[in-house]
Amino acid sequence: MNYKKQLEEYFKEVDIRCVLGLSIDCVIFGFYDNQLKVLLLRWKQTEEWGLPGGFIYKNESVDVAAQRILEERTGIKELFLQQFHTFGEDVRYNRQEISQKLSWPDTSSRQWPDRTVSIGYFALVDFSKVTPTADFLTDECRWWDVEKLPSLLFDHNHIVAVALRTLRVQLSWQPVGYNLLPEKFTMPELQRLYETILNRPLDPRNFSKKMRALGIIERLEEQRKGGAFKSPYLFRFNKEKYEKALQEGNLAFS
Amino acid sequence: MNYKKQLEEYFKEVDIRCVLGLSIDCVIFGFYDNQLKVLLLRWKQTEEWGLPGGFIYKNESVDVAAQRILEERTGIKELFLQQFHTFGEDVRYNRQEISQKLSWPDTSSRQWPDRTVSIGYFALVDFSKVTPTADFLTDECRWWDVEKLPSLLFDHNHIVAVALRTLRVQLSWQPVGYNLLPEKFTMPELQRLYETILNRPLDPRNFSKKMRALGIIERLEEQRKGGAFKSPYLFRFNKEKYEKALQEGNLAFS
DNA sequence: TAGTGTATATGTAAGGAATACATAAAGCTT
DNA sequence: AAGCTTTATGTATTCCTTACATATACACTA
Repeated sequence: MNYKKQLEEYFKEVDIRCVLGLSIDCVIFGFYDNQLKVLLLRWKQTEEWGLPGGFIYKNESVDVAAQRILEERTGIKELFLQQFHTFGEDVRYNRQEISQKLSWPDTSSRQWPDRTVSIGYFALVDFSKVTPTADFLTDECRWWDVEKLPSLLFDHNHIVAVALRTLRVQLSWQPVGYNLLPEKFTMPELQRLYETILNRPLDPRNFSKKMRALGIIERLEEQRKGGAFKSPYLFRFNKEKYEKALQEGNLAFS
Repeated sequence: MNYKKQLEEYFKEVDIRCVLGLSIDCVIFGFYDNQLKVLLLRWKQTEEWGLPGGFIYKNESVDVAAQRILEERTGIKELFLQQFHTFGEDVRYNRQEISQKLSWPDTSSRQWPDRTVSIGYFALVDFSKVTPTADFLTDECRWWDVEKLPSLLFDHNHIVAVALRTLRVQLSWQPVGYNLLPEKFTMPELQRLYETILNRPLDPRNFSKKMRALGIIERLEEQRKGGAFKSPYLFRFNKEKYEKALQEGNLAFS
């Protein structure tokens, strides 16, 4: 089986070039159709889905490795990427089960230790800018509704849950949500995003007031046409003002 | 040199029993004399100070390892302990310099990789309950004022800085500060603690109002006598109410 | 072109929280 | 008894949060 050979090669390479016993897992959030999405990969010749992840080169910073892995496995570059938790439970998942599901080659000869500690990163990306592309380990790469994830490989369901919790907390602290929208967006779009992440409805009048009061978005003259209704104004996120407000610490949203 | 032998033994043991390339560093905060303190260890036969740290057994959860290390190296048990960041820069510190400073034996024969990734935990402890005790690697264990730390080994100054930043943010989210005080405390003591952590003065009338409004402390009839002034009332933290308020999410402090 | 359906844009009043600010009281010392 | 020190406490103002309803613009259809 060709793929199995490839896997063997890959593991051999990893054992030589990478830090042993450590991995990185990335939870990539996107927003589309009023749904918060997560990018998942389907492993070759299986129906098994998991998070994009990978390993750290011996002389590579972990942050840089996270960026690289993301790019290698999904083609996504330059985004909001943040470490959120390190998963170090002694038994994170059933190793045998995983080995079986993914038809991994016999790993008894590997130097890899019994237990892998994984550093979790989450990314926020503009859905429209991503072309999900599978890599050499996987057959398929696509967005999944975060509320309707399948049962994932490893402890990836747990990792997604922790990432989501972190995202919710962060959203109240600083408007990280902007990273999930295209450059220009309407107020209702922004509101849907917040509603989706926080998982509760918000009042449009109050929401608009609060968002504009933060002083980090600007309304453009432009409007978005196309719907059978009043055209909404477009807004743009102002990064300079954001940085300034961030330093002054007045960006809380409740 | 006896100590050097001991070190060699220790490293050998670590290589066998522990996860390679990973370590844990603990930033232990205490509060005394209106100062935020950090517990540091002085390495044997040196004037070099560093954070208590250690390694993870191969089949041990990282959280459990952090607790164990804390207890082994400082005698502290049962406390507020939380993972806050994983430090994975490719060059965290000058290894040669450290080796020299600590007179470490030649490590070229070790299996240990070139780079160590460290998982940072911070702990909040009741100052009065801790008896700093040095362990077999160190000559001295004592509290240092967080504002007046010496230059520490490894990247420990950086780790403390990140821990402190995390503590400040957390304090606005949930009243973690209580872990730093003895069971019974006065309102002014609590205020000093907050002032110290947040590094700014607070108004006593507003502070008292806000704290009592959170509904998670109760005033006792008891008062603390002893000063040449009006006796302050004692308060007690109510853990049940705290848990309840935590779930309902109304514990923000700004 | 008039009518219909749909999502958008917007203001005001009320309640609650945060801030600013100053003085009287209690305990110990001398 | 006077003096020093630290604690305890209330009110007015401002700001933020919440609750709540209607007119408007656009597209589509008849």
